[in-house]
Amino acid sequence: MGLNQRSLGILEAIIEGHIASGEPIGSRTIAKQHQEKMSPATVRNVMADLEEMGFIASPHTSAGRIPTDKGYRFYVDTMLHVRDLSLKQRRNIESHCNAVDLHVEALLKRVGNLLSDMSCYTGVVLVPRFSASRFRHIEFVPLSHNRLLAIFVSGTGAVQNKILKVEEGLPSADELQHAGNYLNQSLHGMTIRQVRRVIAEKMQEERVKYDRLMHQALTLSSKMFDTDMDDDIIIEGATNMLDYPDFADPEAMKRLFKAFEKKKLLIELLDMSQDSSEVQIYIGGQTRYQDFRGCSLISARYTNGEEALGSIGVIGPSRMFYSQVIPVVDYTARLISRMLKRELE
Amino acid sequence: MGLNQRSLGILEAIIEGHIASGEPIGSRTIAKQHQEKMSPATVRNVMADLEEMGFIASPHTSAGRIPTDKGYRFYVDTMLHVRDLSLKQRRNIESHCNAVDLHVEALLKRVGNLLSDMSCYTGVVLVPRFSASRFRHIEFVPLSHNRLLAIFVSGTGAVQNKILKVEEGLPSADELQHAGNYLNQSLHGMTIRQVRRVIAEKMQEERVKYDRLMHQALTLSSKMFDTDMDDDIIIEGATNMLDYPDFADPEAMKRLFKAFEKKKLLIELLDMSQDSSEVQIYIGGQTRYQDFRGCSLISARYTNGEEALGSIGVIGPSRMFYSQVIPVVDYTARLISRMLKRELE
DNA sequence: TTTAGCACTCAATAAGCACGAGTGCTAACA
DNA sequence: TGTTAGCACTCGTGCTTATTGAGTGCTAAA
Repeated sequence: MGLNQRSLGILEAIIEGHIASGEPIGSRTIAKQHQEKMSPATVRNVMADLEEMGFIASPHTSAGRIPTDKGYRFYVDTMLHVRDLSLKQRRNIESHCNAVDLHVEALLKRVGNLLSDMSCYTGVVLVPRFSASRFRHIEFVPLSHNRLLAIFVSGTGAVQNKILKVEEGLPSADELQHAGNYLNQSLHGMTIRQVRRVIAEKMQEERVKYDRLMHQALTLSSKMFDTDMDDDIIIEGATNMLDYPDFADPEAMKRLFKAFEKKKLLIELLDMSQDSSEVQIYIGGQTRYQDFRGCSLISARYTNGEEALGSIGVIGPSRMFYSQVIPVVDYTARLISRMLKRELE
Repeated sequence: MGLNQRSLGILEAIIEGHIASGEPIGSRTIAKQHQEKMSPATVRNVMADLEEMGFIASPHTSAGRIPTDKGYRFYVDTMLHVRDLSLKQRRNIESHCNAVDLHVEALLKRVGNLLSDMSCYTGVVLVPRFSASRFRHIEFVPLSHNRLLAIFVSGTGAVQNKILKVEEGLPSADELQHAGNYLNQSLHGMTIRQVRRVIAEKMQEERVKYDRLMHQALTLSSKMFDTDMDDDIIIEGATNMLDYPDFADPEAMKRLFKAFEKKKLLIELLDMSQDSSEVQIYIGGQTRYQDFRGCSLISARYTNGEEALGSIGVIGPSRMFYSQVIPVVDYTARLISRMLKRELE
């Protein structure tokens, strides 16, 4: 029992019908669409096969069929034809991203908004990982008698800061200046991972132990970089989800929003999607992502031209307009990758 | 028809009963509570009066009474006895706030979390306004051929950064260093409002026009400070609201979450509550806050010892445990005020 | 292999009914 | 004059019972 042309057509009709209406699709509806080439009974036979193969299911005996996760998966993998973006859509994306006086974080937040607005679903963005970012600049600002503020600027222009406690008396402004200069020169361009290693190595060197300035600089910077900042994501337009009947059930809604609030699962998913240069689609609550059952994520990574920095995506109900959302995510990811490349020389 | 002791008692019983159960309260329930001192009929008479005065209402003829916004207002203003915090609760608050190696933003985020966890409602925090913050430190980091990153550290240790475009060729690293030093010395301790004025004045001075360094420094800093950063709030534990039957209705829920997402109204409310040194309570969707109907906000400002910096609060359903939440908000606001005072010398 | 026909299922809707919680009103009572 | 008992009335809730109709599976004929 293979999938011939006709059963494919019927499967497609069921899925697209259900995406458009949100209702189960019956055999009559499909037969009508097919211009009297088939009777409802024929369609029913095919449907029975499709159900047996696990692509569709019926919520109850006397209802039509709805796609299963497997059905969506198959649809997305093999029969989806992605539309091109209209000129207007491309312009829209570009104009939103092209505010050049934004730092990366602000840009990404705007991208989240853009994705949410254009898709009418929820936009998500994984910001660049701290540990993968590159050292550009560090600066120490005294705060009080035993605390100072370390400000770190990454290669992407993202600013991270952390308060450091110093036990042995605060260095003078001048010493801090020098410590900063020293670090800025010797660590420039390294990833944080490398920075950590270099610092550890240098601290072992004999001469450092007797050079007060270097010792101070290294101690401070090791404090700055010793822990990873939490990975963070931006979630925009979560309330868009409330407009879809799929989440009319308060329980489903609650589950979804709690999952948004937890962030962890979403970070994992977005993190995974950095591995491929293609748009990735995660459907339903497969395996450990039960909290997202009923939802799909369309995501794509963004880069600085070479390495993956993070990823962006859209979360919507599983019956989402894949063909329209995919190109938006794709185009946006490529656009900001290009922008970041240019921006970071 | 005044409010004698008895009608006060009944009003209180209705409100507290409804807060505890979420259900309308009938005359029988109240009569029983009062140990046979009153018959249901008597209670009904009093209730009729209270209804006429607008303190309570009945959802429909054959249901009990529920408090109106006016009823809650009256309850909160005149008959609420706030409980003291237990030692354990105080310890809990302190231990959450006393992570000394946090900068103010991280502290405030944690406070939002704390408020949400302790109250089981939603915690909100208005972060210190940019324009009211004090100048502590500025720093310029070159990004590309025509853009540099300005990093500003406020008196509270909050870090703001902004990308500046420079048309006439990027200053050298040395020049940027000097410009920073000059600004750090001459602007230290001023509020941003003052800074703006001083910059404008200095730019007029004759000698500045010919001193390239000063001119550069002033131009850059004026770009940095020309626009206000958006006021921002932190909202934590919004999904806690989903656990209350008050928001079981999807429409009510949707309204509330959209209001959270908009932020604007909430910022306004929290901003207002900075004016008083007391805990403020806003009930229901009075006047223009229709989106928050059914909710109340308990808020208190925090200071650095002298000036108000922002405010913190808890949003819950109008039938919220005021007597338990008020002291939490109050104590937390005072605690972080003390901490910030100490921290900022 | 396709299709027409038919019996069957089941969600959704509406209608009817009993129940009970709660009310307002009146009249009796202290 | 304030309080209470009694009673009729209202209305939401929950239950049962039809009714409807969309959709199915199966069978037999084309």
